[in-house]
Amino acid sequence: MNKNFTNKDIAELLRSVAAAYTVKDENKYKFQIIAYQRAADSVDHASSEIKDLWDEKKLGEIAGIGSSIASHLDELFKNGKVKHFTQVFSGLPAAMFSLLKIPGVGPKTAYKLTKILKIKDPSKAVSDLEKSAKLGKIRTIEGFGEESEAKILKSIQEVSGRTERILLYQAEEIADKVIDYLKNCPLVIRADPLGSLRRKCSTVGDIDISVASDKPKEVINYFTKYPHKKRILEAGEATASILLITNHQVDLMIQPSSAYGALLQHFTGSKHHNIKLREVALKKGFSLSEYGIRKIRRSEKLEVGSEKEERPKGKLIEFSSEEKFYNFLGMEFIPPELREDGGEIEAAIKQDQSKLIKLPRLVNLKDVKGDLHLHSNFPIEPSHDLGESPVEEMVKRAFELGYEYLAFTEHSPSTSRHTESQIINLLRRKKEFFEQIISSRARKLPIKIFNSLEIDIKPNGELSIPKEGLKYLDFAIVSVHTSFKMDRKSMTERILKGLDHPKVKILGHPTGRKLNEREGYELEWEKVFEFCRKNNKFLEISAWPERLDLPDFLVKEAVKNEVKMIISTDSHSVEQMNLMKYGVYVARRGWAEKKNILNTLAVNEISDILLKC
DNA sequence: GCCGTTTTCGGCCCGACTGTTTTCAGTCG
Repeated sequence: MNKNFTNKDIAELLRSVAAAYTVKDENKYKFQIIAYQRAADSVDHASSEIKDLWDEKKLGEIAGIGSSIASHLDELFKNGKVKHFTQVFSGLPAAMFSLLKIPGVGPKTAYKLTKILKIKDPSKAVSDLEKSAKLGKIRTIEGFGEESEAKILKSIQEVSGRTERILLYQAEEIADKVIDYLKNCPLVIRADPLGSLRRKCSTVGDIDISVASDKPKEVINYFTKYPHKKRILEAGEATASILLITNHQVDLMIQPSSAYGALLQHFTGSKHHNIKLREVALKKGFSLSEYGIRKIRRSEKLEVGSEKEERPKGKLIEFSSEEKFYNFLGMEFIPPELREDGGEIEAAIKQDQSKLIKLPRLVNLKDVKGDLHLHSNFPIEPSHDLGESPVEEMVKRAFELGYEYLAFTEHSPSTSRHTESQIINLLRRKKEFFEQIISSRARKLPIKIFNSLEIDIKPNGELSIPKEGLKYLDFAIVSVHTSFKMDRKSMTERILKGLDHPKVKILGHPTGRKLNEREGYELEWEKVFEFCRKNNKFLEISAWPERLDLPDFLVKEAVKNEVKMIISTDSHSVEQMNLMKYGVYVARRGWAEKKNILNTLAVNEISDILLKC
């Protein structure tokens, strides 16, 4: 039996183990529970398939997976099941684990409900529970009441209508509206989008917003009256959550201005960044929270065996800004995009100037000097997606954006509707057209125009235009638009063959992923990186919000492997040229500096590189 | 069960909110 375990399956399994330990004896297994949850989180966020890492004997590289869990996973991949896990699950109803996806239902609640209501079938557990709730059976159970029954029912109904993680730009739109609303309240001094939104993750779950105010209760009250809310999920003294009509959750946290820096730090996350930061601080004798920093007096260590394990804490030190918060801990300010516990904390610690990893000076939007992936409406008769805007308009916009150069990279002419000589003719005409544009435009707007093309890489690795056609281009981008389902080795060969011609400089949207739509294809990245570095080929970071491809974790790998990238919009109209910032976010999340991004170079420097054959 | 510029042993982030068991357990981020 060789089931194909995905990362999602594995994370769920590890979480179930943690849940089982929680039910059996939360205190006894306290640290196993934490360890399994952490391992599950790690697997969820892993940049490659755990199964592949196991194949390559690299399981140890995943943080939070040590020798014990690694050997359990080894058993899982070999036998399809794990003896130790079966033991941990023994005596517990299998159906309880199905209930854990209901918000507000944790291990103990799930256990109690399945046990008392005699829910047996894991595949029907949620709907069985829903039926019981409707019949009023839950309220009769000890520890439950009418309200908790209603809450469970609501949660079940919402879980089915729940929207998946939303794309960053959509989250920004929603957050902007809520923030505008909050700023209309005179008691609100400041309001900021935080969480994954501030870290510029490609997709966002809940929308997190912070407010500085001296009247938190009144602001919470105002917040819960937001016109587009469906219902209030919770509302306390300093935090509140609402569900919008669109089923998106918005979380709010409030602190006075004097302590706002700690709140920004806390609520920006990520969870793993905060945990690591707090562990590091603890070793220096500090305890961190959203309120500020306390010095711990270690000498007054708690007595052995005391029931209430509380550390003696000193006076709270407040911080008005995040810079001061990090500086107090002897660290440089860490840009939000880096806060993923990916080495940024170690890099931010000052003192040691000789250390190997330092915080990068991240690339900025204003460093970008041109857009090298644009589709105009020049009638190239492409196989798909002709642009909507005329070249002149796009050049004008580029000037407004402060660019020095542009590349027009329309899709190659369709091969089904044209003979080879017709394709050559179209390319010749395109070249003449751009020469004309360049000669008439050159005097008015100081923008260099490259005449390029986005060429399909066919499944056999050949390009979708005849080789001869390449001579009509300044350079070319190549991309995969068909036959995504190839195995990793063949896809790698296909792409490396496609990149081989000297005129080809850039691999467009290198993984082919579409967020919330399809996974990208797998590649042997080490080979791709090596090929690019040796042959001066560049990987695109597509700023297109549904692609954001290369993904951030591969940008980080590319930086490590000294492969340069370009950030481009893949615009099919003038308006889309404003999307560049989303590509810059991805680059920043991948630790990219200006020097890693080719299109931060001035026009003369980049011309030398792109036009060299 | 994991992990290491205080450690291969002895630690392990920190707090909010809700409903119900009126003093706290369970869940969440």
